[in-house]
Amino acid sequence: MSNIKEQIAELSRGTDEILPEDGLEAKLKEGRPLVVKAGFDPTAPDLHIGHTVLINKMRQFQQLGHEVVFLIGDFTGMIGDPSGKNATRPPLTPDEIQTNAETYENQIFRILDPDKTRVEFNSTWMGKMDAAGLIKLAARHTVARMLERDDFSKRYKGGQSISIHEFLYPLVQGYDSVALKADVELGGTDQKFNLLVGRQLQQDFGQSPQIVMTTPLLEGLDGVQKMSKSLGNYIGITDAPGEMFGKLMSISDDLMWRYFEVLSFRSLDDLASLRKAVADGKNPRDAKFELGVEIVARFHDDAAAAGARDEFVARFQKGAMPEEIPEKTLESDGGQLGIAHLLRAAGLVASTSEAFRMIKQGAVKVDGERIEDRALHVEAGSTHVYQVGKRKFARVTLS
RNA sequence: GGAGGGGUACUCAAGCGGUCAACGAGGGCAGACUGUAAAUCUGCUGGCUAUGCCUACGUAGGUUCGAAUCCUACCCCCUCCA
Repeated sequence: MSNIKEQIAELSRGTDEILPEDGLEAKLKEGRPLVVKAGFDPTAPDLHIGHTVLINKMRQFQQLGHEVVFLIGDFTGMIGDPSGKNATRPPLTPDEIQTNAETYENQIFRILDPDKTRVEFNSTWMGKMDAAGLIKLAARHTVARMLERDDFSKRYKGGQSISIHEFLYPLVQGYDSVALKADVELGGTDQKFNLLVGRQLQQDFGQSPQIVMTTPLLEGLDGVQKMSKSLGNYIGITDAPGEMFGKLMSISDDLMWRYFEVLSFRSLDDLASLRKAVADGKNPRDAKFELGVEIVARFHDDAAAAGARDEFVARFQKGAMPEEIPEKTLESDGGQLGIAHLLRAAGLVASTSEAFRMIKQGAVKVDGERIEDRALHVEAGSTHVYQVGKRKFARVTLS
């Protein structure tokens, strides 16, 4: 095993904050397997690679021989994390929670070693706590300290409502650390307050307070806004190989290095030399290929990764058509069909108006030939490959 | 309870009787250039049975030859006072 300083360098990589800063070193020096906890909301088991930054961090601890706890917050899920919006969520049924937990496992075990991962539910201990216990727990924290939290204080000053139960969320999450005797808790930067409450509660319960490590929210494909499904700038970890590879190739060079830092399993030294090679004239595109292959291989396999890369090269560097073009058969209208209707029926454009616009802009090709005639009619019985823009294709047979 | 301000397309935000399918910005899409990158330049960004027609400016009515623009009622949001 590498020495402590090297371990800290790798563990710090891509993190936002480690609190207290020297605490991690002290824990590592104890030389025992540390309990490393990270909590997940049971309502949203659809992960994108932004979420995996945290899971990768768990993996690092795991590889260093520590005990990783994947905590599913089924009890806290009833409250709904106030670090965000408004709504009260409907409580999940045990069945739903079970299903979501399994979905999580399917996804995280592409990164974590299932044999070395402890999966826990916080209802295990919270479900047993009675009202008196909850009041005792609540007595350990003050309103003033709760209001230190940025979003609470903003809402309070802004005259917006804060329900009492929202104060319980950080307390319950913190109590999880007590129940697990956590040495380290990982979370997104938005979780910082909650994680720090855990430290304080552990102290109150006579435990050594956990080290808090926060990971930044990963920038999405646009490189600006955080990756999220609703913004559409994400790579889902269940995305198809070709799609995943293509999305990775579309990011900017700056973002590529960022992704290398937090998504790649390659060592810091290795990345430093790659960076140097690019500075010395290596095509950044080739570096990006390496990133793409590594990530696709992680969520699929080596063959899929190589296939995605080859397909990409064939399609975009050599201008070939993709191998897999969706096939469609459409009904003609009296022996023929107008091009705009055909494109819409094939799902390549949203409306005939859009089709006309695309034709005007030179974005439409039939069998690789750009078309300019918006009144073009296609005869029944023919089969052609239609393309709109660079990425949308369909092979359409007109009946 | 009282006083005032506001609700416009994906978002922000102009317009305040006709030339408004609605300025501008952002976002998005397309074209050029490329490494399906970034940056940059250009164009587009309601629908349709398509050189015309139909729907749209909180909701419902009204005035007018004509309304996003004026009037009435209603709904929702915000600010100040109690």
